[in-house]
Amino acid sequence: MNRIPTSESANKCSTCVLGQFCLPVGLNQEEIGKIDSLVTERVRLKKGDALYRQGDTLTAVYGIKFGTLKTEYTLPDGREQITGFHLPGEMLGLDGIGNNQYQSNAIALEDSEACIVKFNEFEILARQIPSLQHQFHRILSKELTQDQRHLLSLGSLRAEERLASFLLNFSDRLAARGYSPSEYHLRMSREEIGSYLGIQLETVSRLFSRFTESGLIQIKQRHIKLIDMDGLLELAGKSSAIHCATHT
Amino acid sequence: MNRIPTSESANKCSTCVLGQFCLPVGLNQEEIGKIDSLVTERVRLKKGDALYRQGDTLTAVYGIKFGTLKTEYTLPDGREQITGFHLPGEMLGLDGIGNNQYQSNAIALEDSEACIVKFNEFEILARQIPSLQHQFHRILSKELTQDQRHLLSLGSLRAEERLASFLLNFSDRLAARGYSPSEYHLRMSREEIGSYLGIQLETVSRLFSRFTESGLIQIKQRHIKLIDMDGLLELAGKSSAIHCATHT
DNA sequence: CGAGCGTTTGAAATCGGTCAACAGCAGTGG
DNA sequence: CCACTGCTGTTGACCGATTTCAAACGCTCG
Repeated sequence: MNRIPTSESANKCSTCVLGQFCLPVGLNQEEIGKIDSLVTERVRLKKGDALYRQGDTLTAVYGIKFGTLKTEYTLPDGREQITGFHLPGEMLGLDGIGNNQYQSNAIALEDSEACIVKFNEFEILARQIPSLQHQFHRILSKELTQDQRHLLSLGSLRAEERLASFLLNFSDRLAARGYSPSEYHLRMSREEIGSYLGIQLETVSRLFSRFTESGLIQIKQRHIKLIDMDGLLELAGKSSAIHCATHT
Repeated sequence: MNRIPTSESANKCSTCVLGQFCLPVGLNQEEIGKIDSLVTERVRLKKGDALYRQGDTLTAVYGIKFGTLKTEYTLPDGREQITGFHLPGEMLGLDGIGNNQYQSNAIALEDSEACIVKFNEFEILARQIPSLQHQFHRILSKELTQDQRHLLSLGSLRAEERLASFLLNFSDRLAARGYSPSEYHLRMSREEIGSYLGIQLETVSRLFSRFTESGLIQIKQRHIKLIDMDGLLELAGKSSAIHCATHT
């Protein structure tokens, strides 16, 4: 994990393609320009690196520039719960604002980069730019909604429903970023998927096999192809629309 | 559900005992005075009334003045997931900011009252009062942390661990509000507890019986007495400190 | 090429779910 | 004041989805 000035790679918010997901949503060019001076550094992470860890003092929140991260809680007895998988344009570290300490670990699942948003400077700027303030509120709120949908999944759905909606959720979020909605690479292990969904890795594996037999998907290693979207929707979504992209 | 002007009952933020949990945390007297003019009305709810419903357009967020509310998602097939039980001083409706529509139903579990915070006016004021802005960020962030702890519970704990940490969580939150940490009234049914914890009402009932036999609690109807806190902590918390009051 | 994960698959065990009967208490109305 | 009714909660018996334990397979990377 090392820091690099954003100028080095000449990537500023004002030119970033992720603007439509991230902090700049709803801002005009002039306002985005002001953010450029706020976000002057990025962090480069290698697979497995931590962006932050539970207990670290919060000084910044982050926007994912590229890559995939997971956030997780670890219990003293070794059990762990993954609370989210995070894609470019999403913000991380928000759970640390409450008492100035990150409440979870954020770990890179592949080589990734995150933009550093110094939080006290951000709050100052947000007071000057109403649309920035509002967008931040929206981001926090959507994060809440996302977690609550996840709660619904863990609390009310059966294993196959959870997995189906997980696959569709990724499909939507990747599609929104211009990737194929029907074919993508899972950056996480079966165990991590299981942790996220509150089931065992063996169950995940068995379900993938079952879905394949039913002609719903094709999967080879971590490369997955969604064959029968309607079938998956029926499994996951007949009962709900949990997967539906709440990530803008 | 009817609206009443706050002046009527002469209860303003500046004199409200819940200030230590709610929006005014960290504000000085003068600043709190400004909030008074923002929060000019309250809503009175009878048991069973909805403060808002999924899909309603958001115009305000709420602070609970007294009473207890639940927030829930309902699936088309009838299953429902309760995502939270909310006590005085907590804010509600935050999940609606993301796209201007409440994402859940908020239902009163007993006669309750909530202060109306008109959201667009609030944002204006928050730009003028840095400590108000920051406190709102903290509230949102803590809400996130709370949900993630809940995720951990549903994803990684066994039924008895979930119930034990549920009881301790309430204990802490009530204690913070000046009530007894060891004896309180459950405002929700076994079914609602089960929904919140992702288990069946029969399981909740059986566990209460088991806890009673083990001398951990005494329970009569919905009145519960926590006898052996350490024992409960061992069940719930040996593996974690999930229950620990994140609500300020 | 071999070591070591990550993954798949099978068989047995179990926690919690489902179905069902009943008990307790609250409210209603005769 | 006491049935009657209905809702909430308790308890039992059985069932089944998921976990657990175990073994084998197959990438991937040094």
